Amino acid sequence: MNEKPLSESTEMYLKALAELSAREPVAVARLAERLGVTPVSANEMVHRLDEQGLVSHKPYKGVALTKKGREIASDVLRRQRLWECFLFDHLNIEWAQIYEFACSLEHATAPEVTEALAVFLNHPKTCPRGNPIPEQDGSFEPLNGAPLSEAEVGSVVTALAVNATATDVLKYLQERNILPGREIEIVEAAPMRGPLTLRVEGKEVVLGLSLAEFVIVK
Amino acid sequence: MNEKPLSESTEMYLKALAELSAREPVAVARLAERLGVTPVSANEMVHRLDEQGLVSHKPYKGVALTKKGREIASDVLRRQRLWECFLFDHLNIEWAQIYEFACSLEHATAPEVTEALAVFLNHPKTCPRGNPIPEQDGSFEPLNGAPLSEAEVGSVVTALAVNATATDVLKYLQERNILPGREIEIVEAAPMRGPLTLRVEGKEVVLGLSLAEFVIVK
DNA sequence: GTTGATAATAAGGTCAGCCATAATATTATT
DNA sequence: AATAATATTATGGCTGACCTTATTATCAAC
Repeated sequence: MNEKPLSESTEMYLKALAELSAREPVAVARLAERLGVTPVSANEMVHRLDEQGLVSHKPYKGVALTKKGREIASDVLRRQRLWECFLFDHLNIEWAQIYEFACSLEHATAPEVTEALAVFLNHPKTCPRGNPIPEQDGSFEPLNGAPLSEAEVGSVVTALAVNATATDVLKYLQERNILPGREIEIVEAAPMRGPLTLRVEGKEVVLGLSLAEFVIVK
Repeated sequence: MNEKPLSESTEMYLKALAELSAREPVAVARLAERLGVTPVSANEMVHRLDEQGLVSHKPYKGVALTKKGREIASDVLRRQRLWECFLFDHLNIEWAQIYEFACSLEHATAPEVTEALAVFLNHPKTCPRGNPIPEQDGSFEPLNGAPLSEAEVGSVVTALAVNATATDVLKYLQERNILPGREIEIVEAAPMRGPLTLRVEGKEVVLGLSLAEFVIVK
C-alpha cells in the first residue's frame, strides 16, 4: 500500500464520501453540507482530491471515490469505528458523543495501533452506531436495509444503524430511543414530505424526514 | 478552566518545555532542536506563546512556562502518558514506539476521554517510560533522581525514567536494556566528556553522554 | 427554446506555522 | 576592549484549507 501522509482534511472528505454513498456519485453541495464548508471550498478540495486520483469528479454529475480513494476511506472508517467501539464499550462514553471523539482519534492513529486495537476489541463486526467495520483489506458487508424515511406506513421495522455524525443529531435520536436494534413502528407519514410519527419503546415520537434518512432500518 | 482550542503546535511547544525543564528557563535553540524546527521558527512561535501568556521569554535568557502554560502542559502530559499506558499495557505496542503513537493521540483527546481513560487504566501513577502522570489538577511528584550522565563512576544506580522522545533513541536504549527499573553499574567514564561504559543485566554497554542525559537514575 | 435554479470557476484574501537569508544584538572569551 | 559564537529580529515566501464575491455553465422544467 502507498503510505503517503494524508491530511486530516483529505481523510474527512474521503470518509464523508464513503458515508454518503457506497457507489453512486455524490453532489458536491451535499459533501460541503456534511463537512460544514462552503460549496466553493468543497469544489476546490474535490479538485485537489481528483488530481491525487482519490476521487473522480464529473462536473454537474457529482463526485465518487476511485478504487484508491475507496481503499483509503475503508481504512479511515475502520479506524473510526474501532475507536467508537473502544470509547463506548470500554470507556463508557455517552453514545451520542462517540462519533465526534472517535473522529478526532481516528486521524491520529497509526496502522500498528489500529490493528492492535482490533485485536484488543476482539475484531468487532459493527460499531455502536450499527455500521459495519471494514476488514484490514477494506472489505465489509454493506448494510442490508433502507432509510427509515422510505419505510411503509404501518410497518414495524428494526433499526440497523444510525448514519448521523453530528453530536446534536445523535443526541436527539438517542433521547427518542432511535438506536440500533430498536423496533420502530411507522404510525403515520405527514403529507408533502412532512414528518413521520413513530412508536418506539411504547412511546410516540415525531421525526422529521431529513433525520429519518439517517436511520437505516430493515 | 479556559477551554480555548489550542493548536497541536502550541501543545507540542508547551509539552517540550515541560519535558526539558521543570522550572529553569530553556534556551530557544534547545526547544527548536527537540521540536525539529529552525531556531528562527521556534523564536517566532515563542513570541506567539508569550503574547498568549503561556510562556515568558527573556531574550538571551531563555523561555519558561508561565503558570497558565504549566497548567496546560500538565494536562497535555497527562493525556500523553495515559495513552502511553494504554498502548503499552493493553495494546502491547512496542515500548520504543509508544511515545510517538501516544503523541499523536494526545492532541486528539477530549477531556471526557482523558478522564474515562484514567478510570479505565485505574489511575496509573507513572507511564511506561517511568515519568509521573500529572493528576487532573496538574499536580505530580517530580522524579527524585538525576541524569545518568552525572552518576559517579563505580556506583550502581536504578533507572527511574527515560526522558527521550525520539523513537530511534528509545529503540537504541531499549536494545541495550536501559529501561525504567533496571539496575545500571557505571563501569567507566571516558575523559573529555566521552561515553560511559555501563553494565546492565550482566552485559557491558557503551553509551554516549548525550544519550545518558535522557536517563534519570537514582 | 427560454428561463430559473443549481453547479462550477475565477479572482483575491486570510491564517497558522513553517522556511531561508540577512542584519543586529548580546554574551562570553581572550 | 575586541572578537567569536550565539540569539534575536526583520523581511519576504510558501503551503493547505478555508473564506467571500462575482461570473459563467449546465440542467431541468415549462
